Amino acid sequence: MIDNSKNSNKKVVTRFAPSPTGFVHVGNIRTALYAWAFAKKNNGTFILRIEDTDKSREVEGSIGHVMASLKWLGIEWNEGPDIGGPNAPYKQSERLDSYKKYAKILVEKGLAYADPYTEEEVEIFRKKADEEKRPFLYRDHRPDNPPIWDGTQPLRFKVPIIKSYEWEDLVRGHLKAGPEALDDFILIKGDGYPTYNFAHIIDDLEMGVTHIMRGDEFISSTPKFLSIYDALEIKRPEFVMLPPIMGSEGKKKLGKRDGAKDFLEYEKEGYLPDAMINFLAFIGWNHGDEKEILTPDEFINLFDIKQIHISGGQFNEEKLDWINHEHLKLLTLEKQEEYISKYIPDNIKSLPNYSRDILHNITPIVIERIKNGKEILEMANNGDLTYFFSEPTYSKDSLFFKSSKIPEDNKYEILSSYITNFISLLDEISDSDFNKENIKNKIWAYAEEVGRGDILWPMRFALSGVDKSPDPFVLASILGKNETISRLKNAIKILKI
RNA sequence: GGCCUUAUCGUCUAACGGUUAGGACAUCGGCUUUUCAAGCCGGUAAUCCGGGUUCGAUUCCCGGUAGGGUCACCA
Repeated sequence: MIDNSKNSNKKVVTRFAPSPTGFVHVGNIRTALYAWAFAKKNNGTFILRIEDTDKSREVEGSIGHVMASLKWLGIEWNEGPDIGGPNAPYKQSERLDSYKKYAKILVEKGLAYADPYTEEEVEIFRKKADEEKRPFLYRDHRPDNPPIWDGTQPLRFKVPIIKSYEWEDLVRGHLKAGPEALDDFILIKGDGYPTYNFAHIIDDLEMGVTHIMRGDEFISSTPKFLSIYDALEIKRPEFVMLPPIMGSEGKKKLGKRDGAKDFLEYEKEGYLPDAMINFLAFIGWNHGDEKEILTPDEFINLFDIKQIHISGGQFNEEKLDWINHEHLKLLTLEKQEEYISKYIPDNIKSLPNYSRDILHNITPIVIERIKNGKEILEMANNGDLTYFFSEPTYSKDSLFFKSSKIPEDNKYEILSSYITNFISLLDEISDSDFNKENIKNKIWAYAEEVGRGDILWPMRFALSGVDKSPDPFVLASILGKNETISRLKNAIKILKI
């Protein structure tokens, strides 16, 4: 029996093995995340392997993209195409000799044969099976005297015994599949590249992978893998079938065709890597506790294969937003400021009064109001940021509280006098004491006297010029004494027009 | 169609035969020195259906239904 020393050492080795066919999406990354977390938790090895055996589907730049996606999350691999490792290379296209070696063993054992049919001929078999509403099985057409394999024809596995297979899955327990699941599948394609079905088995063997973590769409083809393990006398690794992530619209498994997006889009949209890990961790796994916000380290610590779910979970962007907001609140003020700055559009940054100081001051109130980077942009576009950096303009009537009790007759004069009194009150506060608390203390008694809405609303509006904003005390403290008084004076000016 | 597989609030999930079926997101309402946000408090909301087994089923078994996966010279 072929066994790898790492295997018998019981040191955990997992891998993430994407094919470079474009961007990776959340489903792929969740698989990587679990494999990585499991290896990390067990002080094992996490391998990144590129399964580039289908040159027709290959997309330029995919490998870099996969690596960038993982790196963004902080998922580091111990062995991979860029850093090498004891079992290099880590790209299947560079491992052709290995596949050939094992293919030859199978040929010698009489367990592999050259496929004499053309693709078109096989297609006809398939169509016929389809029309007859029965599964297509190549082995129904297994040739009696196949030609000698010269490396130019596809090489097919010759299933030695057609039987039911049973196996243990660490997530789902005991699994079995009938003989229908077994077929003479292709080992090496006509172009000399191996198929996934064959290549991954050889790689996992040579790289000492102990736990194969992959989506449960592979459950149907597991008997094929099992028949190869048997034929080659390879010890079975542990199987860990992961439940699918469903798209948010329907109940379909998330996939590129169904609108799954490029994982790095989430970075652009302002989702934090830790939030992303936190969110992904909980689609398909739960530690049974009610704690919902986890750092990556906490997740790794808590992660347990036994608690991986068997049924799929829907991707829910609202929850992602909530988790992201929670992680945003966990950031230091400096990090928050940096984060916000990234999303502030140029038209705000070019405002005359724009400064890093003001940005620093408004950071808490922005963080409080947004769940992701897109929403910072929305705030900016809605004018909810502009007034911090430039004096607002508005009509004098908008200065009045909606249920104002100020008499209609001479309301402009009355409001002007309120604001004038206001200014003198604020003027009593020194520059250095001009903070939220002191401002509130000064204003409040007077506001009570006058009717709170009648004075608080105009003050807030004079400072912001918009219907919705933080309260006037916060606004005044951020704007500073000079600017606050200047804006209030401006309100008086507007009332006189 | 064959085979495999799944099934708790709208969503993510907890409850390894005994709970008023718990939490979170979302939603709705209230409270915060009358806008907005945040925060706090509270409400609405679920065991797919039918049979068993059992003193007792969300939980175990069978059937149905519905969903998902797979049946490639794709992974």
